[in-house]
Amino acid sequence: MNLKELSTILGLSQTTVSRALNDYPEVKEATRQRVKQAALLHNYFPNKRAKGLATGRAMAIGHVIPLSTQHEMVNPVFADFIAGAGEVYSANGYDIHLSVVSDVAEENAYRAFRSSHSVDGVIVHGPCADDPRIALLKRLGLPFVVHGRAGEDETSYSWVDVNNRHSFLRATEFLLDLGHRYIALLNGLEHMDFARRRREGFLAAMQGHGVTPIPALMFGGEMTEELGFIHAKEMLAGATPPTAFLVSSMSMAIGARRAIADAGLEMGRDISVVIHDDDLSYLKNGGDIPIFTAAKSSVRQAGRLCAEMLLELVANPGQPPRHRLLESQLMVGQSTGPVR
Amino acid sequence: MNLKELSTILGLSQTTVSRALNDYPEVKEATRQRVKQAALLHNYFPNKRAKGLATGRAMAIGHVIPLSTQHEMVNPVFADFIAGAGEVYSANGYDIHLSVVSDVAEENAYRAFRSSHSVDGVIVHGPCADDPRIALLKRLGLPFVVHGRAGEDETSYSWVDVNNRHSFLRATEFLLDLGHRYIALLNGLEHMDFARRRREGFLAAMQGHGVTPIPALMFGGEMTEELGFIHAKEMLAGATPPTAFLVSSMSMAIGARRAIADAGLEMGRDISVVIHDDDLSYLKNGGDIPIFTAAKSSVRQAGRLCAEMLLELVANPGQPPRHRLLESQLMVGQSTGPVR
DNA sequence: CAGGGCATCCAAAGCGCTTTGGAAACCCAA
DNA sequence: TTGGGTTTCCAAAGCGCTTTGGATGCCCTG
Repeated sequence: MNLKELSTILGLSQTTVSRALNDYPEVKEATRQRVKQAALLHNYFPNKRAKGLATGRAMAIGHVIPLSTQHEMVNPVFADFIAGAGEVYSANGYDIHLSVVSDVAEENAYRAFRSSHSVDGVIVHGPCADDPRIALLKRLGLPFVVHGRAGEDETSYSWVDVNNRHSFLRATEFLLDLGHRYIALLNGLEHMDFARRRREGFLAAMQGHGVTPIPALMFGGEMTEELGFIHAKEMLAGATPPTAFLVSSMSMAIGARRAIADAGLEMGRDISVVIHDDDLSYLKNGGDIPIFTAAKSSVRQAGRLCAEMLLELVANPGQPPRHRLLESQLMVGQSTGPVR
Repeated sequence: MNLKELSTILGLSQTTVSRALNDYPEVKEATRQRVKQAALLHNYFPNKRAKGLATGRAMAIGHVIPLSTQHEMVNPVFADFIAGAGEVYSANGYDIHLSVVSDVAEENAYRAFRSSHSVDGVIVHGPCADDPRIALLKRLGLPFVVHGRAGEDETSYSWVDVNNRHSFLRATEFLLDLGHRYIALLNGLEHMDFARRRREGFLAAMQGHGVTPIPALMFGGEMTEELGFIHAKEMLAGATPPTAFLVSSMSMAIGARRAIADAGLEMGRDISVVIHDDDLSYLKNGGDIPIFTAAKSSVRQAGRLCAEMLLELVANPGQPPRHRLLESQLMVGQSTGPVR
């Protein structure tokens, strides 16, 4: 069933049927009703490709998932982010175009998006310190929103980000106030922007309280359960065992918890743990009293905000870049206590 | 830059340029080279929408993510599955079309895929016992592959699935052989096909060994850390505490492990745990000696297989349905031991 | 009753590509 | 030189939609 067929069935021209369906004012209300009912009856859906060709709009947003060739890691945050963004997209009639590409080919993926006209805008995931993708997208003139930031030049593009620096500064101060001095940092890969900022926040708080951080108690790497376990274990067995951990993700903290239990210690009593919690739907941080004391910021909500921002940018091109800085919420749970 | 412009630059007709780029034989090799170089130089990419319109092929595969309105859960398995499938798609020039829809609207999403001609085929995620989507897709005539199965009628459609029944049968027998009789089952939602089969396997093994399963030691629900914790805790405190747990997912098992630790018990010594392990990249089950004894089956690999199967189906329509039953691999880890 | 204004509808062009049905150029044997 | 077969290229139609630039009929005013 296509427009032509539908219009002959109705005894109207394609023009009128098209206009009726797209809510143009120059068609009589009665006709519009008749058309819409017929469309429903014959379950007619406009051919998106044809529509896109004619209007020049793809009604789709591109997401590129880089599959690193080195570490075989898929970002666990991705599913929740997409779920949030997807809500907004589908409410506005957009859908998602996913490109899974090896990180080497990522640049080309954006180029292809651009010139094949298959998306109206893109979301940039997981920006590094000075991410080359941003310059590329600016050059291509493709609307985009970054989930996170990339280095210092923050005003020239649109982004939605958590205030990672402040979040970790505050979390560290919370631990310092409890009397902890040997605080370990289990961070993400520190060439990623978010991890760098978190480290900065951590260091700023330590220095602010006149505490010198110990290099052996700082780790940056993939945020997996296993690495959390390995490095927490190593630190606990080291020369200067920490009395508290500051951990960049839930999975990593679960690994740390395992190491703590293995060492015969009790979390919350013998040793404190504060985490960053992305509020993933399958790894909820407990009920009323959180398991982990956490700086919480919903990644799903971030997805929603990114999507909304991008759709606005697509609708009104030539606007100045927008920014949205989210503050995390410190939730005190069972995993922290005064130093013993 | 479009075909027309490129062809005038080259002094050739659109036809010839198009044929040169698409490797048709009726164009001289020298011309082809010249054309391809020019395309590269002016970085020309064909407009996908126009191409799709003309060829009738979308070069895209649809994935529908149902967002349940009740439980706000996003399937954590999804990211890894997509990563696997994505590898195959991008190697074949396909990309992914994601629709995030509320579960109520899911049926409509497939209809729209079909009649809007935006995808060449779809993958069905998370099938229930007698999933209505399958009948719908058959009726629509849209090529599809199911990740999992849906009830007993297994021959009439294509699928890739783990042998969940056998996997859990074997895992249960492993525990029975260690002397366990009070074995608890922490399962997924049992209206889902995979969970039903796992339960069947569990029960079959128990009955095969003349052990009557205890209803209070069987739970089916969302596979979150929290629910794993809550129900493991409840079971451990109950009238007939289990000596072993059989758990349907890593996250859930992590919750169970927490409950076990809270009860002052040691996993692997006082109490055994066997899990199903999807081999997610951010929740690896330890290194050489796995943390959990596990029936392991890579969901990423399943994604690859689904994608390959679907692309074949798309390329040769009218073929009989294909099936691929994967056997999980039992890996003995640190979480199991003889009953005490 | 003429003529302007409005509401309603339509024919046809155009989006950028593929593909059909030739046409032109060339080569070679008769 | 001619005729048939190849090779190489092209003009134009068509994919299903939107949108421009009217056309038609109707109502109202003078």
